[in-house]
Amino acid sequence: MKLSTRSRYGTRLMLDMAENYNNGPIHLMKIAQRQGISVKYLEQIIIPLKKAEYVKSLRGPKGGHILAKPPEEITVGEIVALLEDGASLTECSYNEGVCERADICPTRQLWRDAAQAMFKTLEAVTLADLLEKTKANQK
Amino acid sequence: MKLSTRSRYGTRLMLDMAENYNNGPIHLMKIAQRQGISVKYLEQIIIPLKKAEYVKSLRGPKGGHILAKPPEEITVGEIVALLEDGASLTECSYNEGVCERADICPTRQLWRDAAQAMFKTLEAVTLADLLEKTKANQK
DNA sequence: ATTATTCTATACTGCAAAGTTATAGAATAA
DNA sequence: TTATTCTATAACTTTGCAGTATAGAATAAT
Repeated sequence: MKLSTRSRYGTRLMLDMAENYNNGPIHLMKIAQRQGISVKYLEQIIIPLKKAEYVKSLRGPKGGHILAKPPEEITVGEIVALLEDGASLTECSYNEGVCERADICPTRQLWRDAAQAMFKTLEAVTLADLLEKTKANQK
Repeated sequence: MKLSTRSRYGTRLMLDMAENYNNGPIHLMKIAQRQGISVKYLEQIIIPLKKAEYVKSLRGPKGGHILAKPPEEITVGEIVALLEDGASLTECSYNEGVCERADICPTRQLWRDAAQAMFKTLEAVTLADLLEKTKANQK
């Protein structure tokens, strides 16, 4: 039930891009160095973020990646749901076909409620909020 | 970030014992049959539940397992926290030694808040609550 | 006492997913 | 034309989940 490195690194990746939102496209190499994560791994993680149109990219020299929307409009909940493959704690949450007992299962609704409480918390925080917090922490 | 079968099966195991709380010790074989889970696996899962004194056991013929407290006094949150190895979403939540950035990390607190929201939901539900719900669902 | 039954302890195994790296190719600014 | 950066696909390694096996200890029933 722990978060994977995908969503944790992905959040840091997005946060790094948020920090550089006004500096044009940033290359992954730079982000990798700053965050201490391998470029190759970040290249994997950024794919779904591009597909979901949170990130735009440009190839070639002076290329790089940049947020497709301002940091105020992207929440951590969206990032985590994307990289963790859904905002649920069980397969049965939004697909009752995977379990015969789904319709009478007393815990199914509970797992759903718990996941919702968790994601409600994450969706209340934007990248801009995290940036502010970073500055506050560094003082 | 999905729940493991350990906590899901563990919850069903506890729920089965809750249902039989007034029938004396139940052997795992019976529970395994009812729940469609292998005895061997349940034997593994029940160990931490015994250590944490949620379950008492008796060996020999007519032996079996029984809840150590009434179903009203055991919450799903306790079971899940026990079987998922803590009520957190990251290793750093309650052990900052695992990450250099722990003290300035802007996401660390957020992962903690999210986990807390989730477990607050799970801790609000007891085995007795789930039993009631089961009856309601079967009507 | 002996036996059948049930739990207990420990160790092992298979497999899928997580995490990571490698290679080759396509786009583009200089 | 070249250097640079992203893109696509595949391969690899490690870890941990899920499940099984074996041997042993306790105890109720006979």
